[in-house]
Amino acid sequence: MEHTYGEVNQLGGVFVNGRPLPNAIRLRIVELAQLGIRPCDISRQLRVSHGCVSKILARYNETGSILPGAIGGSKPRVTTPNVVKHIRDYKQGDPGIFAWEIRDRLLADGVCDKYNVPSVSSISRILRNKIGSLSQPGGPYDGGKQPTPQPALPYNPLYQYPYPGPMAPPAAKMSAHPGPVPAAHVGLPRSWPSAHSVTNILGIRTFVEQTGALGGTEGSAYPPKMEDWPGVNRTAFPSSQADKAAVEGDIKYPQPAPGLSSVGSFLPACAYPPGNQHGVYGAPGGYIPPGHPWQPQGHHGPGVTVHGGDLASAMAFKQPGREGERGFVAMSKFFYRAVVNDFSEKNAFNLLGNLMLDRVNKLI
DNA sequence: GACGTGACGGTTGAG
DNA sequence: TACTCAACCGTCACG
Repeated sequence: MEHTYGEVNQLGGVFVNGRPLPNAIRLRIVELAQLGIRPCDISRQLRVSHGCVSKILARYNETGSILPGAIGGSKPRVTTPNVVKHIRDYKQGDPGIFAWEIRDRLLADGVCDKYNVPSVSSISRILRNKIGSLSQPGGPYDGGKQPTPQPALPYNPLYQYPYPGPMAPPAAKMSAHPGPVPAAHVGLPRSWPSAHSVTNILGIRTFVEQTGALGGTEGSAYPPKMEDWPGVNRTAFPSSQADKAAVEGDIKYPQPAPGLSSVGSFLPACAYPPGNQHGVYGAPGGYIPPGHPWQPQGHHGPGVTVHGGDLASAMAFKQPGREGERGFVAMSKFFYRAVVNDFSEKNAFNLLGNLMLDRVNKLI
C-alpha cells in the first residue's frame, strides 16, 4: 500500500507509522549527536521522538550503521539441501554420530560457518525427519526402497547466506564474518560497518567498491535507476534488504527541506532540484508541507548542474596513479548518477558528494 | 528535564 | 492469490 499521508507526532514532526525515518533524518541524528548535541535537543530540533533518537543512536553505536533493519521477510534457511546432504553423509558414515558432532563437522568442513550452521536441535530434527528414514524403511524420501533423493526445496541459492552479500564491504567479502553482527540478528544490517554508516560514508571508498563502481565503465556498470540495480531486488540480492528498506523509506518519505540540516548544507545548492525541496520534518524553520508531503517522490530527471564526468576527469587528470584515484573516478560517476537520478539515498550522496568535492579541491 | 525501555499499532515480505 | 508469521518501524508513556 502506497503511503501518501503521514501522521504528526507530539513534537509536530511527521512520520509514517510502521516505516523507517528517511536516511537523511537518521544521518542528521547521528551527525548532531557526534557534534555533541544532546539527544533531547536532537529530538526537539528534528521533531523526532526521543525514543526514536535514542534507538537510532544506540543502533549506530552498536553497529556503525544508520540504516534501519530489514523489514519483513523470513530468515534464510540454514538447512539447505547441501547441508542436509552433508548431514546425511555424516550420518551414513557414522550412524552413531551425535548432532553436535555433525554440527562441528559442518563447521570444520566448511559446509557452514558459525553464522549459518544449523542448531543442534535443527540437526536432530533433520536426522529424525529426513535422514532417520535412511535406516527406517518407509521414510519420507525413499519409501525404504530408494536412496534418499534431494527434496525439491524452493531454495534459492542466492539466498543461501545473508552475508556477505554483494553490498557487503570488501572485508566482509574476504571473510564469511563481516564483523560484530550477532549471528542470529538478521534484522541488523548485513554488512558491518555498514556501507551507509557515517564512518563509511566519510571513508568513501567502501561504498564505491560495494557498488561495483570501481570496475564500472561509463553507462554500463549499473542501470541509471536504482530500482534497476540488481541489488535492490531482495530475491536476487537478499543481503541488501536493509538497504532496500531504507530506500523505500526514502521513497515514501519526501526528503527534508535543504535548510533543515547540515545534510543539506553539505550539498551545493545546485544539487537540489527545486521540485525536490519538500519540507517535511520540523526543524527550526518548522514544518512546511510541500503540497502533499507524503506523495511518493518519484524520480526527477536531469536538472542538476553537477557533472560527474567533469569531476571524474578532473580527478583522474590531476592525480594519475594516486592511490584511490580509481575509486574517486568511479565514485564521481556513481555520485553523478545518484544525483541525476535522484534516487532515495540522495542525501547520503549529498554528503558524499561534498566530501568528494572537498577531496578534489585538496587534490587540485 | 533527560533518558532508557517496553507496549502498541502499524508495515513489510518470504513462505 | 490470500494468508500467516516474524521481522522491522516510530510513537508514546512510564519510571
